[in-house]
Amino acid sequence: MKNQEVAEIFRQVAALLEIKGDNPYRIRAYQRAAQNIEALTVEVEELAAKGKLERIPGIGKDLAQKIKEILETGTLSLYEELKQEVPPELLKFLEIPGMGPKKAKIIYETLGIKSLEELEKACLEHKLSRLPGFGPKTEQNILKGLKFLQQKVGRLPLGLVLPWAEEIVALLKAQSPLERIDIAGSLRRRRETVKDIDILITSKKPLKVMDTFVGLPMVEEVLVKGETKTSVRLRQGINVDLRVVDPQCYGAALAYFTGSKAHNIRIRELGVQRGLKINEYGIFRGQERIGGKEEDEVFAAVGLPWIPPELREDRGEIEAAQAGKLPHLVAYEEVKGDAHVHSKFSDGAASIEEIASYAQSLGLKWVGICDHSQGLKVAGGLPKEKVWEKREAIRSFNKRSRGVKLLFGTEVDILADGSLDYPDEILKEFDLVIAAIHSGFKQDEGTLTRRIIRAMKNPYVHVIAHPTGRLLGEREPYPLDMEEIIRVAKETKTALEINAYFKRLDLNDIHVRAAKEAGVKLCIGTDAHLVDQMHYLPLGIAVARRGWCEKKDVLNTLDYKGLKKHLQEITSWKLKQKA
DNA sequence: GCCGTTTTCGGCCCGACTGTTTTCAGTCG
Repeated sequence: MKNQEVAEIFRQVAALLEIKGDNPYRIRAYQRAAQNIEALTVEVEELAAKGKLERIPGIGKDLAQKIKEILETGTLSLYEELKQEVPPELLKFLEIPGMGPKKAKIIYETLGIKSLEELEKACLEHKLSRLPGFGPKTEQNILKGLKFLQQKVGRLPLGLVLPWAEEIVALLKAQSPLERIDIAGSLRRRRETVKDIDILITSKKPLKVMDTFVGLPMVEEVLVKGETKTSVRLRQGINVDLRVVDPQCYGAALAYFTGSKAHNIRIRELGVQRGLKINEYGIFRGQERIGGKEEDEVFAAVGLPWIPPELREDRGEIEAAQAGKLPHLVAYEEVKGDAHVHSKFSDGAASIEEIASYAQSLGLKWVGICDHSQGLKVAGGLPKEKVWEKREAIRSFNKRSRGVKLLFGTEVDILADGSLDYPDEILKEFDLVIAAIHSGFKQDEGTLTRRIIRAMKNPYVHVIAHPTGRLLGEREPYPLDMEEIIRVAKETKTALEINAYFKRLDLNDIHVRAAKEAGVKLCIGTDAHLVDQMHYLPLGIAVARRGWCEKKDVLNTLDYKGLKKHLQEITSWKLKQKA
C-alpha cells in the first residue's frame, strides 16, 4: 500500500464528511493528514512498522490507528460506512465550480439526484430553483459549471504555462503604467502543474493596466473586470487573475497569493499565537498595521526567515525555519551545464556545434551529449561502429572550443532483463553514461525495480534517467519501489536524473527530496532533441529546489573538469567494489 | 480529529464575493 493510496482514502473520507455536514475541523484533520502522508519521503508502511506514525504532523492516535487499518485491510471501515450513507457519485458534484458540499447535500436529499446527467436535466427543468437557498441564478451557474467541467483542461504542465505568464508580464510592463509586478500562486512555487495564473501588481492607474490586460492578444474572454481584480480566460484555456494591491501591503498580498493554502494557514496560526492577525492587507496587532510592504516582514513577524516559494507547501519548511535549518537551495545561476541532450548522432535535430553554441547563449559551461544506444532503432540509436566517430567529433570540438565543453555521453537503454544495450568495453569509453528504460513499461513493480537496480550496479553507469517514465497528463509513472531504488543508488553512488523536459519532470519533487535525504546525488538534464528545448533546464532546477536540494546535491553545479573527475571517481570506486 | 512556550479542554486562518436573502450561508482561494 502506497502513501498516495492512503492519502486518497483520507481525501475521500474528508469529502464524504463534508457532504454529511460533519465537524469542519474533523474534515480539515483528514485533509491535512492526506497532504502530509502524500508528502512523506518514506513509505508510511515503514513508519507504521516502527510505530512512528504519530510523528507525522497532523496524525494522532486515531488517525494512526486508521492508517494501520488501511495497511492491513486495504480499506477503512469508516470509509466503507460513509459510502453507504453518502453515494460516492456525489463527490463529482464538488468538482462543479460554485457547488459545494451543502448544495450537493440538499440536491441529493430533496430530489434524490446523484449523477451529473440527472443534475443537468433537473436544472433545465428548473427543479432546482424551487429548493430553499437556490434561485434561478444558482441554476444557471450550475449549468455553466457543468459545461466547464466537460471541457475542463485540468491542471497544465508548469513548462507550458510559465512562458505564457512571463509573456503577459512582459507585455504589461511594456504597455501599462505599473510599478511592481510578480507572478504569484502555484506558478511562483513552481509546482509541476498549475491550474491558473495569478499576477500581482501595484499601479497608480489601475484601470489603465486593466484595459491593457483585457486587450492582450492571447485573451479570449473577460470573466470579471473591476478596479482591484480582473479575470480573463486565455485562448489556451487557462484563467488569469490580475490583482492590483496597495503598495503598503504588496508583500503581505504576495505571500498570501503565493500560498500554498496549507502553508498560509500555518503562518497565520503562528501569527495568532503572537497576538497578530495576518492577511493579504498586512500584519496587524489589534487595529494597528505593523507591516506588510515587503514579503519578508510577514515571516519576520512570526519569527521566521524568508522562506523560498518552492518550499511553501507545509512539508516541514516552517519547522525547519524555526530551527534555523532551512536548506540553502541550489540557485538557478549555480547550474553550469545540461547533462542530457541528444544530437544528430541519434534522434536529435542539431549538430554538436549547434548545441554548444546554443548552450553558450544560455550561459552554460558544458553539455552532456547523450545519444540513444544501438538497440533503440526508433530513436536512431547509435550503432557501435559510429560511437568512435562521435567520440572523435567531440574530442576535436573540445580542442577547438574556448567556451562550452562537451561530454562524450550516452543514454544507454536498459533492456528487459536489466542488462545494458552496449557492452562494458564500449560503456567504459564514455565520459558520462546515463541509463534509462524505454520499453517494457508493463512489467510488474518487482521486475522494473530489479531492472533499474541491475543497471545501477554496472560500474560504468553514472545516472539513471527519467526513473519513473511518467509523462504529465499522458502516462502514469510505471510501478517502482522507489525507496529500494534510492537505497541502491546511495549504495552504488549512482545519481538519479531530474529530467527537465516539461512533460517529464521526473523524478518529481517528493522523490527528489527522499533521494537528497538519503544522500543520493541528482543530475539535471533537459533531454532536449531540439536546441531550444534546452530552455527547460530551469524547470529541472525548480524541481531540485522543491526537493530541498542544495548546491552539493546537484552534479550540474560542478564545472566541466570537476564533473569529469567526479564521474571517473564514481566508476573507479564501483570497479573496486566489484573486485 | 489534532494539539499544547495562553497544554489535556477548547480552541482550531482569513476575507471577498455571490445569491439569496431582510442579516446571512455557502463557496472560493
